[in-house]
Amino acid sequence: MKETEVAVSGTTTAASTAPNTEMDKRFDPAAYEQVWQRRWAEKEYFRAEAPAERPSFCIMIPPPNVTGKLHVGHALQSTLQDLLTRWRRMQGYNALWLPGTDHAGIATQLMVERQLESEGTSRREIGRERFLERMWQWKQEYHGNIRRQLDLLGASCDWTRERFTLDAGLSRAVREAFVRLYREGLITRGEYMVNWSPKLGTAVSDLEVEARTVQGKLYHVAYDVEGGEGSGERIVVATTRPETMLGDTAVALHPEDERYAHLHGKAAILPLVGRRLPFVADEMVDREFGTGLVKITPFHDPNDFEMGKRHDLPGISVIGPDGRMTAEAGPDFAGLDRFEARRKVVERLREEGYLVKVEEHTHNVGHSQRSGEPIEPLVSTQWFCDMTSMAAGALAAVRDGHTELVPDSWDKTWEHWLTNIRPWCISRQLWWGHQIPAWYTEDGRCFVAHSAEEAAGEAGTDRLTQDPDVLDTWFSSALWPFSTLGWPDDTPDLRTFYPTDVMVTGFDILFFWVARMVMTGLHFTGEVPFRKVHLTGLVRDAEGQKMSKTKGNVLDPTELVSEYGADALRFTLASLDSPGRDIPLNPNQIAGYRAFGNKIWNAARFALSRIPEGARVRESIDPAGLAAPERWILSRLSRVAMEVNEQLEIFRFDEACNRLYHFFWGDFCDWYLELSKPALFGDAPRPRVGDVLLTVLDRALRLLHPVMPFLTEELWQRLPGHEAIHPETICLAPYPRREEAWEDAAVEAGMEALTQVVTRVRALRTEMSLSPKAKLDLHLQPADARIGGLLQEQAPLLRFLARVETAAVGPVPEGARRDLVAGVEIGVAVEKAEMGAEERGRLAKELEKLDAEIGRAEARLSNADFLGKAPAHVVEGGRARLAEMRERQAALRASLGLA
RNA sequence: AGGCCCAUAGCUCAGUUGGUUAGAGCGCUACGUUGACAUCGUAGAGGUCAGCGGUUCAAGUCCGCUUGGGCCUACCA
Repeated sequence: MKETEVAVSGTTTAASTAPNTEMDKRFDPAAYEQVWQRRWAEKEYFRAEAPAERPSFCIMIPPPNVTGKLHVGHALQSTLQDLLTRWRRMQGYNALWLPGTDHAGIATQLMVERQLESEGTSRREIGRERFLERMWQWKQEYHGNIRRQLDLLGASCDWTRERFTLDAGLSRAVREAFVRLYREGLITRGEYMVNWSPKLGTAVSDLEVEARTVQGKLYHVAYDVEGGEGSGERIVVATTRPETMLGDTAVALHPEDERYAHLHGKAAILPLVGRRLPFVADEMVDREFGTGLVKITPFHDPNDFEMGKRHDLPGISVIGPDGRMTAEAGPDFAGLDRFEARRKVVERLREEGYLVKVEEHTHNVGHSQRSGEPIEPLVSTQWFCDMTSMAAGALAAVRDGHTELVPDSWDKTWEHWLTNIRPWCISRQLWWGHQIPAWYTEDGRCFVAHSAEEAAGEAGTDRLTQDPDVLDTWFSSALWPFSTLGWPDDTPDLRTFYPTDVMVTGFDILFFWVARMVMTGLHFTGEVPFRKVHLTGLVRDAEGQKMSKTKGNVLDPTELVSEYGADALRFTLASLDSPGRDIPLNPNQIAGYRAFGNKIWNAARFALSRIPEGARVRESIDPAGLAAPERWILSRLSRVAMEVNEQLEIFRFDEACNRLYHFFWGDFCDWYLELSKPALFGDAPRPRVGDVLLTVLDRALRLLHPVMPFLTEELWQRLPGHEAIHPETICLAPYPRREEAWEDAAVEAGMEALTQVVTRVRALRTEMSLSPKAKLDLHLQPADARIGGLLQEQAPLLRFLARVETAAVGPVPEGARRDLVAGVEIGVAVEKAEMGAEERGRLAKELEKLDAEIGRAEARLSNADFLGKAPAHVVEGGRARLAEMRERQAALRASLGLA
């Protein structure tokens, strides 16, 4: 594997460490992302401890398949897992995000088989041993890719604890689990009907069968009734698979079907073959469907298999594991592919006059999820795991809340699936996987053991052959949360991190994987494997279409990272993760969040270039003695810190990102940085502006770090005084919390009024079609005296932000353009205040709407029921709003020159 | 066949226990090169919250039905 060397020397590194280096106006994620990832890895910041004094937090990665590269779905899930891990790590938890990969049985084997095919050979040809060597080569290569891709995304995994489902430790766990379940009688070997995939040459589990609706045909076939040769009585059965009739051994009818009452005890004669088929009565027959008579093929249909057992019917295998007709199908059909056989059987039936009619028929047919062909139900000897007792535990775990599904809309599906669970066919006729720990003696006795030696000991002979089959890949995945921590040994890791905290994965593997982990976790450890499951939606393209190679709309996370930067991609994915919804990923949106990154970059650049000498990041700041803008931004910061923590607790990544975005862009950049300018430039100095600015920036970066790890580290390192927060890295700096001492409702109200006044004045300028340079005098008359005081005090800031000549608190003079916002009456006096027709029209329209609304509000506020039943704050709010509207109405009428 | 979810601005989506004027991003329009940022700034237009009915003083939010879309689970030959 070619290793791309990253320049760790030169300007990029210097930029990352030296606070006073010139910052480029354009931010360039590529210049620092990989540098930081590498440094974090070298310093082992993400290595968790066991045992640990601190509380632990643990997430197990859903191990990506070693089949190829990561897709955007992985990027989404990795982002969320990393976000949670970084957040908890900063909160002081002993946080572990354990990485790893899955051998992915069939999927990977197919890739290598395809490779062999292109080399003109096959696995049979090179043999099991050499094939497995090739498999391991493949694994090495792709495993490296996955690590690289996770690094690109900024994943803070503890790579010292990396696991692979086929490594020694996990293989031991698999054998242990198998042996225990076998000894408990839950794993058995037997001959049953299984879902067989002829192309793959293996059995698959029910979950690997995908029902597809296909347009098929319903063939009505006449069978002669035995003894009716003279009378010529015939019955008609309906089938969608005429080729299976060659294996028929009975005809079923409903016990109470009067039409066929006379057939009880009789038999039919199978056309083309001549076999005698007894009639059996079974309630499962639907009298309404077809003719009410069903041909029974016990070895090629799951229902018929059951019925065969109930009525003790023999079965005949007419279709083999290769999907071709067997010798038992008779010389005319033996060797034919099952679909060819169907054509030929139909042809022969037609020729011989047994085909009554053919109807179009839409029905569901099970297809192999992996190979796409129709599944062939076959009787075969396989290993099965009885899940019913384990399912009961998993049901209880969700009902009792020991494991919580988020969103909980999946609870019902969980309930339904687990209450109807059937035995799990766990053996696969493959080579890539955990070989089944069962050994057979020459006389066919079976010994299940941890090793060949143990089996030999039990068998009393070492002339043993191990079962050639391997386990379903999901068997090892089912043990993942504890096998990765050293189970079956009682290791410090297991004691420290188990049960884990969260499982982040897609709902598509809820049953394949999540349910099975809960079942085995409870069974083997007595505890749920994770306390919460966050189920993500499916990442779709910008039009909401599923991504698929054939549609060509697949987005590659690696490309997205190189185009927009990992931080922008992460922010986008996190902010789109709303509960229970799929995720439409639009590159425009990623570009939007890259712009956010640029905004952060430039805000930091501005702060660093303008702060006074000696200003530093402070661990804490006493708001006493600070001016209103500083007290305001600290108060806002405290609230956003509180909200972000709250939202992350409940996995509302979208909401957390939203708060961060609006705080940084809106409160901090749009308002606070602007408000800080007069102070920073010496026009109107304020106490400790530099310290506040840096401290707010520091905390904002820390709040953002779990979502945008690279950019925040890069900038944070440049803040003077950041070492006081953490000597080395933002990754380990404390995650900001609410600071109640900073919260100040009065200042927030006052500053809210100030910003709204400024916005309103800007709007008035537009409304009055005034040039941005037109000279205005602003008069303010707030209803609340405290707000008045603040506005008075901040008049220079008002002048600066609203770009007015004068700003005064006091009565609004005659002739000024009036307005009202946030309880402040505004008067804008301008020399030429004549109103244009356009403006007049706009105001008239507004007045019209306002009149209607006032009418509605008045009606409501005079409604006795409303006054009696609505909570006080709603009524008061309504009154205040009405008063405001009336004032606005008066102002509008005055402006329009109405009485 | 059963179950679940969704329908809100041109697009993609928020809207937590019903409660004051339904929000964001992108896109669009106008203006703007003001001491960090044109990956920018300021302002603006744009919504009968799919439809119908019900509960309530009050419904995007709760209930029922209809329509349209998506998904999960299923052994009707």
